[in-house]
Amino acid sequence: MTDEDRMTVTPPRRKRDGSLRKALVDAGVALLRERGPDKLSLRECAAKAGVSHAAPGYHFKNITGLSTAIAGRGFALFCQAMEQRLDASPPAATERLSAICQGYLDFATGHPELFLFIFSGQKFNEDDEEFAVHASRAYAILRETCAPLIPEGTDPEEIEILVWSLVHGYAHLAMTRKKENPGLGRGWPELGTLVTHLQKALPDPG
Amino acid sequence: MTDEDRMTVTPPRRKRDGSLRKALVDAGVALLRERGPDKLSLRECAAKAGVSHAAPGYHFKNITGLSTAIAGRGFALFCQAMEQRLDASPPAATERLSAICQGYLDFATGHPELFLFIFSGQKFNEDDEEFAVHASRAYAILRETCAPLIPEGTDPEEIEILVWSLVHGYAHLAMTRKKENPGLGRGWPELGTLVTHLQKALPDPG
DNA sequence: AATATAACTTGACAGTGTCAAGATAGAGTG
DNA sequence: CACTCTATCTTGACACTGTCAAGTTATATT
Repeated sequence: MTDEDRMTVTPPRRKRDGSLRKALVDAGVALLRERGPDKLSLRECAAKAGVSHAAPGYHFKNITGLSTAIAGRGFALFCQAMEQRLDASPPAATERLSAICQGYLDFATGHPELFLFIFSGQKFNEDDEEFAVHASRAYAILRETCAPLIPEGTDPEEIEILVWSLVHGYAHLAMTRKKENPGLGRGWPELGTLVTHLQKALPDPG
Repeated sequence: MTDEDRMTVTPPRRKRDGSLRKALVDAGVALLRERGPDKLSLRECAAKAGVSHAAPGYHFKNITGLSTAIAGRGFALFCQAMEQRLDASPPAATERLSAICQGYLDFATGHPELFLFIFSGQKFNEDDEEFAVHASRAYAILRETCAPLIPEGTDPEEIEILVWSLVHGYAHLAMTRKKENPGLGRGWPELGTLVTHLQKALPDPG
């Protein structure tokens, strides 16, 4: 075997430092971005990460395992987008409400495939720790931001779901139906306008 | 039950009457219902309809073609659900608004996979006539129902998207995230409660 | 230096969408 | 009635997919 053969037969090897798992999630996120939210493939992720087609099977039981890890990453970025807006927000409760709504939309427009992926309705391993931590943290951010705005005697969940439904619906429709309705995109309102309407129904009790 | 599989096959042997196209859409809807919104398969639809694996290729250029036809059926059922509630509604504008919201939710809960399928963000042939007719009719129903509630000097689209976002977000979150948050499902509010909040921001101008 | 184990690779299998080419039924034509 | 013609389907192939079993190798431990 010549040196040249050795080069082609034995390409530079990945270090066995446990970094493949992260590399596969990176590859998955990139793949979703390039090909769309329904085009995830174990074998393409493996190729992107420079390993054999069955390598992902060692780190993830099946494609649901990889999907869950990718979705976990998605929820982490999701939280990050909301927190970034919160950090830049004035302290008033209504301002902070606007901030997380804008952060929600930032994530949806900044990572459209990831957004559609995590809200696709496909099954994830909801008890996966990484996933559960970030997914519940997203809801906790919503909950804490809404807390000062809950009217006396009202179930907090009522307001939380009201807010969440409005911003989620806006973002999700913008991603799935907005550009398809030709006569629609023109007058499509800003999210801030809708949040203002919402705040009319939510007088700041503080 | 082998007869259940045969329900989509009208007579034991298919006549060349052009009924296969419809039978394939029926099979696709049933398949989504059985296996989930991301489990559509041309070959399984063919098998369910009792034809060879490549038969769908004659009626639909590719799987996007079949998906579009199925989504068209979905939007038709969607309109039907809203119209059914409208027909049973008192004539007051706010009542009619509640009615289409309930119809929206009826469709989502009655056909969860179809609902997730048409709002999955996957590409359809938006210029397909069947599809376009029903999809735009759905928006027309929303628009007409909102019309009497548009405040003086407000862009109608602002209210339309406000309403649509709220009800869509509520239905979509209920389908994708509600049952996953264990501490959440307990206090999950009724849609009517949220619509009531919305109406506080939308005084009937009539 | 020997071994044990974690982290992969290789190979196989059944499933998928899509295309090309062949078959056939049933309508239309003489 | 026989003949042809065409829409409709079937058969077969190909490259791709996820998953599993079995083999290989690199590194840590002894």
